[in-house]
Amino acid sequence: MGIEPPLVRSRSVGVRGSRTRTEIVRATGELTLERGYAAVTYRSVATRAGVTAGLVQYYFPDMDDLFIAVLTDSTDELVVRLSRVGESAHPLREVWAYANDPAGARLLLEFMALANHRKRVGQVIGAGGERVRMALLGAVTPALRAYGLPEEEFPPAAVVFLMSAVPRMIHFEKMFGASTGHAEMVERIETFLDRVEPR
Amino acid sequence: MGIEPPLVRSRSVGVRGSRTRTEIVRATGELTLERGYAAVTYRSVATRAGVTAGLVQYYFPDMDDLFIAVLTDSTDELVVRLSRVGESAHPLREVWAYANDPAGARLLLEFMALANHRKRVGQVIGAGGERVRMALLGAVTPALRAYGLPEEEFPPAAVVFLMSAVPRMIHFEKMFGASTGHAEMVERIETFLDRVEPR
DNA sequence: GTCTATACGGCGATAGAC
DNA sequence: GTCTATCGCCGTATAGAC
Repeated sequence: MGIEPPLVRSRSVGVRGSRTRTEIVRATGELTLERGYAAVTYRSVATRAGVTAGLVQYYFPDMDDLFIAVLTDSTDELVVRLSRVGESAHPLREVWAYANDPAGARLLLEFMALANHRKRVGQVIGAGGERVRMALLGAVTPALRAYGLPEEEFPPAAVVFLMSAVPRMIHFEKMFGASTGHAEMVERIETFLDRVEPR
Repeated sequence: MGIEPPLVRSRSVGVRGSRTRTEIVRATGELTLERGYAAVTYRSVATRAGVTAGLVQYYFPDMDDLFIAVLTDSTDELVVRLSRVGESAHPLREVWAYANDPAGARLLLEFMALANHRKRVGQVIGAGGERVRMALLGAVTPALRAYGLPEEEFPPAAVVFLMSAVPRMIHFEKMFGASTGHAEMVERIETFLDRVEPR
């Protein structure tokens, strides 16, 4: 499971490794996480990166490409990290820990909402999500087999989906103060983990 | 399980049942669903509702209150509908069908993203979500008991959470073309439904 | 190739006419 | 209760300086 390039690449002017460019992408990621995608504008990115708005526009003539650059960078990094989960002594717990990251949930929500009305960003999100899912699948499939769990009852893809989707939705709901069923749901999954993958 | 008023009410001028007001709220809901919350402005709402921007602002001096009105109206309606699910011959399937509504998923995503940086809207989302969850819980709890499913293994709150969260996340991912694990996950849940609540 | 300056249009808000 | 005019702000686009 190598790291394939995403289908849609960010189109931008300027050298790829340019210091200015790197700083702009970093500032955009921070802003998205802290204040939401709607707060990401040429002016706000420029202020945070310590450059002028025009310069940000020089590097990323289309705002979509700016978001795509952030997305591509962080997905590449994530896939590399998750590709090694299979080597762990507790792969299922690694997946569970990864999916429970609150910052990951916040960023996912922002990008999903953004993708909802920016077609090109949506494509990158989808492709990136699948790459992550595949990396997790590569780690979880042999683990489930080793634990003697039958594929019909515990399809690896369903296990990965569930262990990713549940914590994400829990974090979403927590953001607005909803919590009904969270404790019960987490308890059920952790009981399962304790059984098949004891610490 | 009565229908309680939400904690945060929409503050707005003008008669509650006013034709103009109703039209404005309706137009806002449509716009949010079709073009995203970012496209909802006094001017765009006014155009769709066939009134002037100033008039929209007269009814809803704060944009938050406009979103809150949409949210409150649709939640009230939803809770009334879902409160009757317990009377159905197939309550679990009713919950499953409700949570699989694609428009519901799209609207939820928009409002979650909106709530992420509008505190008052977030409170209303959370409270509304809990009201819906409670309505579903009231229908599912006796059903699970009737099917002879032990509370420890199938906590009603966890069942409701799972049957709501899974289809929602599936719809979110579908919007961007991701689908890994969806079929396997749905198949697992529908197998469960066929077993405990045969058609 | 990098970067700045400026113009434009749509936004929420306000004051006030009818 | 309804509507217009207007203001300052800000994201975006573009022309051109270095």
